[in-house]
Amino acid sequence: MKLSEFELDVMKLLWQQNACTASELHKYLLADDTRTKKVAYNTVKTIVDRLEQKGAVERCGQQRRSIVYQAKVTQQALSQQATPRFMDRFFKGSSRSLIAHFIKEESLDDDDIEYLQNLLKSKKQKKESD
Amino acid sequence: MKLSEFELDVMKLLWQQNACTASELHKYLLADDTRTKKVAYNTVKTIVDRLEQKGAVERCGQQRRSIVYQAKVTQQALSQQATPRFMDRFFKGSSRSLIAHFIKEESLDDDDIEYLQNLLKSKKQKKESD
DNA sequence: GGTTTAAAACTACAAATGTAGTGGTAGAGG
DNA sequence: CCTCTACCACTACATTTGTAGTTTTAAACC
Repeated sequence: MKLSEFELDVMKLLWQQNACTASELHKYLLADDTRTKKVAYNTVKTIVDRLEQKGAVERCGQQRRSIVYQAKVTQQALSQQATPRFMDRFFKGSSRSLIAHFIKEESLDDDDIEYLQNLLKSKKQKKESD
Repeated sequence: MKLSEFELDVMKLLWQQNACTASELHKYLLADDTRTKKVAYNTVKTIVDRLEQKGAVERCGQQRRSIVYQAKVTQQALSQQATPRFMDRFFKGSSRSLIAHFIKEESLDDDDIEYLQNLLKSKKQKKESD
């Protein structure tokens, strides 16, 4: 399943909120400061309709006159698909340089660093036990 | 600058090869096994033309009748732009869970793991010296 | 120098995407 | 019950993207 940018934005909201009506999604999008362009309700509804057609969301009830939608595909399922292409584009298929990039560029606090170090450690140990 | 999927594929080649003619790019794309669909020369040339219009590539010479192109924007510059949106989509803005995801999912050999551990260590030390 | 040829330049077009208007209708409120 | 409103269903349209054909031109070869 291939989703567009905007479609993914709406999916993100559905993953976070679990279930929403189109108007709720519209409100969330308007409330999002990082989003410069403000869209009309109809625009959001169109995206939701397309997501429904693609089978990415499904109806799960009514609230008065509004249809309640929920995600039908998981975030996992989609990120799995998106990841290799992304990596391929920017990091020539090298997991190492991808991870290195984020470690270098992103801000991590001590807690994050410790968590990730443990993760690496256990990955190494797991290999040894194979 | 916003580039499409296919445009990014061509950029990737230019970053790897440094400078190419359109025919060379075409050959590389045909040779790529991971690419199911085979495209015509004209298709590639159109993409290169669009990249030129967008200012992502520039002409840097001639080889007989062929124009030699090179990337005008760096991989860094583009991944910088692409990363936050990507992270936002799939990892709710959390660098930690993004990096964790890749550490868990991607295959890393001992050398990779050690390299990344050192990277984290030096990141921690850098913070302490601030 | 005329002919072939490969690449450039230009043009075309369907599908996907972002964006929103129109018209109908069910439920809320008087 | 009638009206109003919010929402749905449907339609519309410009832009971007993937894909490639047509026409022009310059170099290569005989």
